Amino acid sequence: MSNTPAAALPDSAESCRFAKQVLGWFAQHGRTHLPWQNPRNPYRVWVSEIMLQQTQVTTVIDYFNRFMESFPELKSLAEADSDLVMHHWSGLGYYARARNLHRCAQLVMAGHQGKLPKDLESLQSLPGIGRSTAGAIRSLAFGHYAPILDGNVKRVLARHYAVEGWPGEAAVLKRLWQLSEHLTPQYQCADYNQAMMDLGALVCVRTKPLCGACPLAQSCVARARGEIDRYPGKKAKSSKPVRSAQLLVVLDDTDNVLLQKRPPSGIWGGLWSLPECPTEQLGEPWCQANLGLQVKQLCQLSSRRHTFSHFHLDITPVVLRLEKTLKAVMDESSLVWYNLSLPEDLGLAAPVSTILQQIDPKIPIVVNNEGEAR
DNA sequence: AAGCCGGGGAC
DNA sequence: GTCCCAGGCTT
Repeated sequence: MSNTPAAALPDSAESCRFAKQVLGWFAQHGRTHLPWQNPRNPYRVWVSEIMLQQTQVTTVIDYFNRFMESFPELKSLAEADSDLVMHHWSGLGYYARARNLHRCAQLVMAGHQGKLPKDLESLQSLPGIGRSTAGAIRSLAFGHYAPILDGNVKRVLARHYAVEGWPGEAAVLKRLWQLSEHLTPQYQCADYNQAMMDLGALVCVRTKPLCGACPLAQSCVARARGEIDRYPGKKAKSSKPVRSAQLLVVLDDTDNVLLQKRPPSGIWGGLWSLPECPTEQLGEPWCQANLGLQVKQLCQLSSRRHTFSHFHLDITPVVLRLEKTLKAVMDESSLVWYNLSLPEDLGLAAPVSTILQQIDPKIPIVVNNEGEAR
């Protein structure tokens, strides 16, 4: 049990230089004419922050302006009909944001005298406001110190300090918060936070960042290493290959299903499973050729994915009815008829148990034209 | 920790 | 098509 190595934080002189560079750049190139910046008040900052969650600035602007025309103050939003609020959100996506926004307005009217709270804890307890949005409201709307960590800040910090790993991973997120907390200045916090977001949105963009225009280029570790593309780290691809197979549920007329014993080693080694037919082949001829059974396909069940340590197996169960046994090919030692009404104690592969639970031989299976079960 | 929500833009 | 975006909530 070992903790992740304690990552060093920049010393105070370095942090100070960092903030100074960012603020200097902001004075020249920062965005100061966004709709929620003039006039700027807590209500407008809050609404903009919610709209900007997972949504780009250019998309938000028109929605924000229409929203403010209809709901110019927190009170008018709180008293609005929820259908009207949702109407103003239509097309923006993530509609829980709008429901939370409306509910939040009513909570603030009821519990905070109609004023958004300033402290992080109260802000975060409100619906739709998480740690980063709380920090943004506290800093941008009230001018107090609070770190933020949105997608822009994540990207800037991950590159500048070459933070390894995908930010969706808890340890990586923790490290990025730690850096943001440490680097955010006590004073001019609003400008600093806005500057970091502007940097991420305008300069330190996802692809082809404009390092020539970046105030932090001299100290950027990723750039020094020539590895900007590695940061922020991407979500680990499951990289597991996907295989597929049909598992055949061969029913006779007395509630029996044909099971086949797996080879002693390998996947499901030694367990009983269903006969496995390659997805490229049809179940009927496969049964005839490999099991010596003449069968008639009834239906397919919906496919499901079973994941092993090293690959995914997409399984399509196919249900068939036994019509005739042709004794020639059957290898009786590895086959057994398994009675669904009086099941024996056999070792079944887990997905096979699941499939068999979904088989009820007493209820005739309706088959549509596609051969899919209804 | 992982899945979900959602429409749009960049590539 | 894929990935990502001024994230937060639920399981």
